[in-house]
Amino acid sequence: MNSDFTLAIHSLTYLALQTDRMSTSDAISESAGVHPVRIRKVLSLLKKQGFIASKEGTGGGFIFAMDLSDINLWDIYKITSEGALQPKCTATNDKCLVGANMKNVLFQIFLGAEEKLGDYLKDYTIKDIVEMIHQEKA
Amino acid sequence: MNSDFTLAIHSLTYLALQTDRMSTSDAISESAGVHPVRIRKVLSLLKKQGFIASKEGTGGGFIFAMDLSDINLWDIYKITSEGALQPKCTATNDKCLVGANMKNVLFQIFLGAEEKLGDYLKDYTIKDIVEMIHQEKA
DNA sequence: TGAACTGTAAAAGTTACGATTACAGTAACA
DNA sequence: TGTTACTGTAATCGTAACTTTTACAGTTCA
Repeated sequence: MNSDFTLAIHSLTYLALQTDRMSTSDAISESAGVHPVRIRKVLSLLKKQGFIASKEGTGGGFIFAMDLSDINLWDIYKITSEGALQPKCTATNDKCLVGANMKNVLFQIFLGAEEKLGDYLKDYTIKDIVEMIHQEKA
Repeated sequence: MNSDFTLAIHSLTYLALQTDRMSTSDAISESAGVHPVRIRKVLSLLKKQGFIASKEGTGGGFIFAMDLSDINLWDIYKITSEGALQPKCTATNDKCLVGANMKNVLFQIFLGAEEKLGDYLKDYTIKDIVEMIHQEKA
């Protein structure tokens, strides 16, 4: 699984606990244990979707732009990792019934798998994640 | 997604079309477009599960050892790729509520996701894949 | 005995991923 | 207005993961 997905969840959860002020990529990166540039890269995707807002310059940073329960993990997955389940098997061999058609068959199967994954991920909103984090602490 | 998974499906489907005789790793590797050693490596896992049998020496190779409809994609996934959905986020940051607990929360979520994936993959047997390959050709 | 296989380990090559560096642009504030 | 603190983004570099390749021991059959 693409780690951009979990990094986006992490960042959004972080922001969810600070909805009254902006958080810098430095602060988030420290929480997530990755480089700040990666945070900015991932968050720029979320910004394009309107999930968060950002502000440059002194006192700038990132902040939530929607209600916590209006963003679910499937939304995030689609932005950061859509198609990640698909295998890369590029090779086809036209001389062989299997080699020639396996690629398309697998594509269909993984498409269905991603759909099922979507149904599951839709049930988790950022608000849910925040609650789970709190329960985990207790 | 781990390509061992698709390689195993490919190999088993190949064998499914030749249940009356043995197939060599060379033949399968040509169909799948990978190196024969990889085929042998993946198939050795399937052999341990009793899905296939193998025979060394002249005229040897691999052959199906079960009914085609007794092996489904979830069985294969478990052997080749279990836990592949889990992200690698190793870092935890005890100074931060999110950083400290996100790992466990995500672990639970991905565990559930893999279970859902399992429910989906269980519906596809090798026999189904063979049929899909034939339909694809037509 | 030699040819055709599997079974494995180890080395070498390649690709994908993430960190790092660099720098342009923007905003606040002294 | 100039310095500091940020985002935004591209490019380079290092490293880990994945594949191929090589190598060779073991097995089977003719």
